[in-house]
Amino acid sequence: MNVRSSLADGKEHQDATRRHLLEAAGEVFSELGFQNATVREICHRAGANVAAVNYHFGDKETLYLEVLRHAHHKALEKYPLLLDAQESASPEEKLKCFILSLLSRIFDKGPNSWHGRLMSREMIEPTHALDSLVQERIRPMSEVLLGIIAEILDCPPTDERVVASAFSVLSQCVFYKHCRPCVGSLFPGLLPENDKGVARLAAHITDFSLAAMRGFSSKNRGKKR
Amino acid sequence: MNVRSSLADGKEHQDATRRHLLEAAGEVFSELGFQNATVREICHRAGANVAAVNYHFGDKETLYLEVLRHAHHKALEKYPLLLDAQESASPEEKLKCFILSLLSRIFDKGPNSWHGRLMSREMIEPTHALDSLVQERIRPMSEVLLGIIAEILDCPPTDERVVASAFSVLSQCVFYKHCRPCVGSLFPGLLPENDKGVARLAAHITDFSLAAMRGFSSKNRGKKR
DNA sequence: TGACAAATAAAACAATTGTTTGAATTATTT
DNA sequence: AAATAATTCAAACAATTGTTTTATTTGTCA
Repeated sequence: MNVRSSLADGKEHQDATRRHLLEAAGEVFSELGFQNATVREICHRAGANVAAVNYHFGDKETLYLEVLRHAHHKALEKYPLLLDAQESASPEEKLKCFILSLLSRIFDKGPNSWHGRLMSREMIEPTHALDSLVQERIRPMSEVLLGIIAEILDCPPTDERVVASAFSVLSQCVFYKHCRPCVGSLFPGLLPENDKGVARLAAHITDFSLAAMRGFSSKNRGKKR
Repeated sequence: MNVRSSLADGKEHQDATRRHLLEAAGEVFSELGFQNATVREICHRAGANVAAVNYHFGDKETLYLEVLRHAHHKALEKYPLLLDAQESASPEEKLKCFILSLLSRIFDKGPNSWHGRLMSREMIEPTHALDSLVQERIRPMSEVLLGIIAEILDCPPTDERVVASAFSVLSQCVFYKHCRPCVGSLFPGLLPENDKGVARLAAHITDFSLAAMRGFSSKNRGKKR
């Protein structure tokens, strides 16, 4: 143990198998889940020996935690929380950017698309790692969303209706990911296949949610609650 | 094999272990999923021997399919597809009934609450049984919802905006089920704990969605699209 | 270069899993 | 009641899994 303490942190070309293991494990875990993924398959894809996981990470579970942290880190640097919303933009515009950014992350193809799949899986079938995922990644994201919606509804961010509306927005976004096979079997046309489809879906969710909240806030103004 | 051919179909007290196995398997499968559930745990809960599953069902997988059919059958007879909305009610009232009924099913406690959990799991991580689940159970339900929303939006049920809005409603309903650990970790107060909580959640989703669609249809009338 | 640590590899270990076997028990039929 | 079929049971089997062990290779530093 304490294997890597003497190695400097800057050497990029080192720890090759460790990085290969992280990548391969990310793929396999996101495809099959923690239990169904086998150490042997991970090591095979990484081109490493079966004992590599235990040597570099101790055991399968800490490898999984390490993979989650790795994915979290890379996802954060690739997708900032507010994609390109100007600070000066209207809250409606910010909401639009937020939704498009979230959907883009969720439906990202490409070599690192397993990040989103892994997190979705963790949300649905949580392991011990869920807490840190929520605290480090999901809570900051929801804070941003709560702020936007509080602006739109003109309420404090802790107002129950703000929280409920935030979840209504989030739920629409993650639905197509979590229930992809189901939606695809019902209405294949609705599943976004490319950037254009993602943009169309984002537009609908934005329109739907903004219309809903406009109804709320007008009711607020009317009845003065 | 062909074990039960000579037994008459009416004897209720017979096949006790077979029924116990179905019940126990339903619980365990819904709690742990197909892979993580072990035949030994199922047999233990059913008070049967380890060999009972293979004797009565052949193997673990056909037991799972049998459990899904069993759950589907019991769910259908407990929750008719057309809920308790009067035919004369307004579409808004029907939508309210639909949402409340769906949430009640989803958050059903009680001895058979594993039906809902099993189906949620099947939607998220589908096996070969997903297709029949969609065709026999989910599609009819969505047809009802599409009809209600088409009335509200005053569009044909095939209109793309009707379909998208239906999914927006559905997504809000299933979100709290699929992401229960996540929501509970973020805002514990939002998870409905009893019938009152379910009713409150249903009221929010109904208000939110109706406000959204009112915005849609007023836009329709205004711009005549 | 030689000594020492780090990393890899092959093999085996221990535990768990679904499944099968064959005997014992229970129920049904003649 | 005897015979036969259906069911239950304890035990074992075969395959898979995460992990460990031991030996070998590779890299680093004196």
